[in-house]
Amino acid sequence: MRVLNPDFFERPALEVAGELLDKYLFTRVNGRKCGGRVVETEAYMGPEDRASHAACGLTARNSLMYGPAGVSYVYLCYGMHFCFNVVCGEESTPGAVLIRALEPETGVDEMKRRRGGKVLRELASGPAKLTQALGIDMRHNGLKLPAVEIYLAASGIPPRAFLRGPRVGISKSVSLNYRFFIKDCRFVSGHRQRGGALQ
DNA sequence: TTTCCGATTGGCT
DNA sequence: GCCAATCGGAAAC
Repeated sequence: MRVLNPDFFERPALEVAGELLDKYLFTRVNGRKCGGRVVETEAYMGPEDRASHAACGLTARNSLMYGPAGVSYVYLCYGMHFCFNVVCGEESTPGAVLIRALEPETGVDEMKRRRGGKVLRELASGPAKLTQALGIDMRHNGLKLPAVEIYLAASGIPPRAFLRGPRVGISKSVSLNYRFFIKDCRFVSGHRQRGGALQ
């Protein structure tokens, strides 16, 4: 295992999103280590990306997206769900990658407990499910990765084939293929893998 | 200060 | 397939 440092994220989010597939995401919350392989991500860019939080310029909420790469960006969605992103790209150039799903491997029992005893496949197959399973909330906003509570790492496993397609749950910039996911992986969000050209 | 609405999920029809 | 839950940021007034 090789821990990913900030320089890994000092590239456009669109590039990092594909690179993060098959990397490992770990958290240590309340002393309990959980994690697994990332199988689905989405890139969010600057003003040219209308679905991005940075679409309307700098605000108090999205300011982290304009900061240095490798910092966590966590926000509350629909008043009840948290989503976990990592800031990418050069400073003052807004960008981030949303981690949407992972394949649970470490701390499965704890993740099941946090998720109300769901089956393995339902533990982290969606951005809000993932944060719930890993114990991520607003306390983890603005962490410089790697941190004790959250870090990403690469392993020696050979990367799997992945697909690229439209993002999920947005109404703007729908035509952009900014979503990346492992081909034929049952741990990605949704019932089926929509869209996508093989990379 | 008020209103609108979202990078979602899960339960019900 | 449809819809409620729930709340903070951002824009409108």
